[in-house]
Amino acid sequence: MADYRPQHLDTKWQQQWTSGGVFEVDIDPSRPKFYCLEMFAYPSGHAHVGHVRNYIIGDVMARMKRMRGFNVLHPFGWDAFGLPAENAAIKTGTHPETSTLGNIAHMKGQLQRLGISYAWAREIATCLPEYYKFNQWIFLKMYERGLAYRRRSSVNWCPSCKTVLANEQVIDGACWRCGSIVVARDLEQWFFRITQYADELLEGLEALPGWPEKVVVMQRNWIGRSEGARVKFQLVGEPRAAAARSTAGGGTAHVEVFTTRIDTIYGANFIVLSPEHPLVEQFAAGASDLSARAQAFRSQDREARMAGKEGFDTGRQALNPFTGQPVPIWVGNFVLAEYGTGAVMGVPGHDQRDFEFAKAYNLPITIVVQPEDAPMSSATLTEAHEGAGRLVNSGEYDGLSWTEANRRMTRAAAERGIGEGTVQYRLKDWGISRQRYWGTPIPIIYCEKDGVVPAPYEQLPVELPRVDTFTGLGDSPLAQVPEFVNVTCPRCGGPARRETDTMDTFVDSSWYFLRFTDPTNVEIPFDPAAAAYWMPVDFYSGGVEHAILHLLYSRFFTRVLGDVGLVTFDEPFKRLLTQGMVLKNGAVMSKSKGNVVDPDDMLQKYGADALRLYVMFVAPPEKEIEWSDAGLEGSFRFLFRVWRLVDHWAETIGGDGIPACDDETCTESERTLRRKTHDTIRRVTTDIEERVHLNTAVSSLMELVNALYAFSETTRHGAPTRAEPPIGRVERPQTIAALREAIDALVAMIAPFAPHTAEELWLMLGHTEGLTFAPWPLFDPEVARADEIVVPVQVNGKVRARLTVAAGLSEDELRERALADPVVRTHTDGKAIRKVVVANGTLVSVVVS
RNA sequence: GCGGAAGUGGCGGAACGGCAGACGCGCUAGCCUCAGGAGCUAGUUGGGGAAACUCAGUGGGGGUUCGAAUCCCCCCUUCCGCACCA
Repeated sequence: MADYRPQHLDTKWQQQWTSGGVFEVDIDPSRPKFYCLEMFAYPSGHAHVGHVRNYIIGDVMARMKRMRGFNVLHPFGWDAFGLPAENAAIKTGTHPETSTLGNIAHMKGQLQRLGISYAWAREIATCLPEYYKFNQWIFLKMYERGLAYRRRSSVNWCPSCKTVLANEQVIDGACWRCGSIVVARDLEQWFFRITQYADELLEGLEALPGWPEKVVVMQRNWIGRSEGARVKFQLVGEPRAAAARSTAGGGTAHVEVFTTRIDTIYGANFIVLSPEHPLVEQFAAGASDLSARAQAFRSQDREARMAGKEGFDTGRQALNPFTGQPVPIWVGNFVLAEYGTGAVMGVPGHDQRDFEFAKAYNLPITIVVQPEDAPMSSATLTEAHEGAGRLVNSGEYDGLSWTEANRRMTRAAAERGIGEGTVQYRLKDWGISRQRYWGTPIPIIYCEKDGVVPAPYEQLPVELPRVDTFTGLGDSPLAQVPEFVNVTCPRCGGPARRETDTMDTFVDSSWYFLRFTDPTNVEIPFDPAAAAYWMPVDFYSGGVEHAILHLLYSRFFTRVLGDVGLVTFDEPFKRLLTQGMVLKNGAVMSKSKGNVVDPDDMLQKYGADALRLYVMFVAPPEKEIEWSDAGLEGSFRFLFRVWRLVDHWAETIGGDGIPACDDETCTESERTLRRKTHDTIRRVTTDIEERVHLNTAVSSLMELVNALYAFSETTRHGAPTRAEPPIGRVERPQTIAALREAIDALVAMIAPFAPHTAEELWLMLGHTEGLTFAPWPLFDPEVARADEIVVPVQVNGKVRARLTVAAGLSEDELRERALADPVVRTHTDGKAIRKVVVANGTLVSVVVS
């Protein structure tokens, strides 16, 4: 018997694939395309089994689709900018570029040793000028369209990473990367106006049936659209001077609130401002301790603000525009400055937060919406009534339903010029400035005379200067490189300074999937024709941790690039799979926990195919899995079992001149084998292509192997065992034909999972063309059709008998046979048969009493 | 608190509303072996029975249905996301 030496096969076939360039692709309009993509990797140094699982999932899809005749684009690249490399440089002195390129080389080797079928000619790394040049190009396009803008703003500052974080990068008030508590800081920042696309991004979610519902919901919540109204409350007794300023700017004579419940406005007994609200300082001009108290709130961190509602009365009042009554204006630490108008109307009867605030500070509570079944009184109220009802204490609106009142009052506010219906989003503009070195320089120049001047396109890329010492101290590292900072203004030729911040690395990953369609273009990010052919990505897989950040930004960029004229579609990812994590000892693998499973160790022991197969078989791709050495060994045993099977039969059934299958002359067991073969083809095909249930695809293949062993037992050649020599040679043409059909199909369908072993077995069977583009086995429903079926018979819902009958028996015959069955009769005798249901010819259900 | 997903043998997991537990791991027995931690064959949800068969069974409780792991309602548990968004 030929030895099964998987490590040897790995090397052999990987060399063949690489030297033949078989995974490289070109545009071919004559064939259907399939763009298969796994989220590219941050080059941390070592890929562990958790990362690798994702690449294997994609590889199974890609290899299967190739065999199905698709022109498959399956590229890979590196999300190569980022903090860890720079932090390592501060610690060890190794330049980020050196460590990053070294890590890429190592990880690329790991992926190649797994036999992942990437088109490596299209490899990209975002830290290379050829790539980030187009981050800058896109930035300039956005700047021209007003989609990139600069403003001073309070930003999330991570004191440990010494940089600004996007809202998306703040988790529970802490830095997403290092966990330090984030503090507020005022800085000039560049922003992308993603909010301009809020509605489009929200509506686009409806057109993503191929996305997990979970991710769609997360994005919908993140965008957080709410319909409501802005309403102005006139300030009472605002000094003339301040009121006058309102026309000149800087001061105002009213306070504007945002509410989704204008129907409750007759119950608005107070106003609460956020501590950051401009009116606070305006009021403080007359009463200076206000300023200090507001400042105390402002300096509270998120945690403290969440801990409890606190507030104070400013002593000022505003007129409720509907009741005409004055209400006090308070400042509350729980009111968010950045949402709505930064001021809310307090309706304690119908908003739980306002209720708690009113109880704490003894503010009056008015009920203005009464539920119809159980009327409440403000004296006995224990919590706010936030639900439905009819209006009371609301003047001319009394008696209206809350929804109707909402409509009418919004209209009335608009007519009176005191408010308007409006839509608010939770989504905020995307702050992209980072005070770090290892990222894309923002292509902006500040000229004393001309102000903000974009770098001219012909000067791109604005290259990242070489910096050799990393201290991690001070502001942007680029600010410390005079030859980078000092430039001449492209407009006037005078002295100017470059922007020294770099871009958030999420910019890099927001369009890399487009770059893969045309990775070497030096003029523009990519050729629109290439994108038109390859996009959208048909199958995209990666971790669910990117459900909001990366996937939302990418959808935003795709729309922007559509406006720029580079693409003609809105949604970049047609089907999204969020793969589960790989756990070891119940925990996510990490260096610090010391529970990392290194794929290279597994390759050495069992070869790439056993690892690939195991990871696919152990659970559905979306589920998290617990790593098991025993399971891996099981997969190895299975492959060895396949190897023995093929080796055992190769001489008999291999090569040319094998007769075609012919059901007319088949024995029963040959028919059974053929049926199993085609049933397996059907199941494996839909499991991979439609359901992406890769684990059940593997188990179907295992069943086919078991069937082949059972079939082998019935022949003179016997089952494949290591020890026993065959009893005799099989010469019967139909046996050979059925075996050939089954084993060819088996080897072909195993190929996406275990490509190295499959290629070798394919060769052993006498095929001269490789498996990469071998046609996927064709399902023949005629062959798969059963002659006999087993029909269970239920009596009162319990299975009492199983009838083996010819397929296609009529319902009447089935009914008759079922009722005649002796076991069924023991349960029906002496009882009245109420009903007999024959369910689509495959089950009989008898009801007796 | 809100939203989402899930709860099935010793374990990982299968089951268009139609035979619960496919497939694998583990375990048991037999065969083969100098030996085997290799391989082949068989068995493996629990209770009763020599067996045929039978009773119970998919987190708990109700319901719809001839028929529910699957659909509906209530509850419990776990995981994930969001969390003063007015």
